Amino acid sequence: MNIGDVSRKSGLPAKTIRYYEDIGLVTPPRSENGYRAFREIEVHKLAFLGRARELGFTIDDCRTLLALYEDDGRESAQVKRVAEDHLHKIDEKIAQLQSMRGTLAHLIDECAGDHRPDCPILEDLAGEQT
Amino acid sequence: MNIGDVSRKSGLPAKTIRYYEDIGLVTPPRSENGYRAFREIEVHKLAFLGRARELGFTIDDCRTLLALYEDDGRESAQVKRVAEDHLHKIDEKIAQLQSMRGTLAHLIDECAGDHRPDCPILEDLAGEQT
DNA sequence: ATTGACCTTCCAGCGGCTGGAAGCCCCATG
DNA sequence: CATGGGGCTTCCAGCCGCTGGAAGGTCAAT
Repeated sequence: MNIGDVSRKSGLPAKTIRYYEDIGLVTPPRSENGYRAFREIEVHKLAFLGRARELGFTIDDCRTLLALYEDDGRESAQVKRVAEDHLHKIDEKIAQLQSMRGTLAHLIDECAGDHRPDCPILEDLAGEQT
Repeated sequence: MNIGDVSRKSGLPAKTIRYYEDIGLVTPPRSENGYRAFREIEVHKLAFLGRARELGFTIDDCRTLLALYEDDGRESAQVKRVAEDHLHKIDEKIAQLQSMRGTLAHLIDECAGDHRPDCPILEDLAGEQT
């Protein structure tokens, strides 16, 4: 299968697939003409990667998860640990965004949003106490 | 004031301050020895930038906000629009993270996390229907 | 004179792609 | 058989917002 087909099948841009090869996540063999010749296993791996990336795992996590997936001797605890660490990071990001959101929404609320120049948003940014 | 003092005062790393000069956000004059000689106005701008960045505004937004801050003829509606757009993007990010979080937490919950290899997390990533 | 803390510039790298250029390959059509 | 168009290849550069590090100048105190 050529990269275009794999791209359509996996939903990943061809560029991304080449990049994943570059960094050693998949290693499709080549046909005589130099084209990448994807087998089922690579297509499967790419789908795995796509899904893991959708869940926000880093490329490094993906590498670990793929390795665990292919390791018959794995313990589910290892996988769970990776996932829990990631969940924790997601929670931190959400908390940070919600804190921003809170401040921002409050400032927006206070701003008249009309033709006059007075603006609590700018005042806050400038460090003026209201 | 030298960059070190400004860094301590604003909380921004010296590297970041130099970078902000590079991209034209602040333009401190130079003393005879070539050192950046920050005046109150630049320190103030840097504090403004630090606060805006804390709220998650992009550098480009910061540029706009700074320009509005310095424009006496601004209308608060302009500022409000920038802030609302940003709020909207934050909300999108939060939603995306929460969706990830939901899936992930569910998978983690289902995973035994013991010495056995069976793992619903990997199964989900591999696209196996459970 | 020498230390050591500052300051300078410049270049490279982070993550995870993405765009674009230049050049093959392959198939269908005239 | 030439041509066109769609694929494929590689390589290099750029996105964002810094951050690290090297190599060197400056300044105040010892």
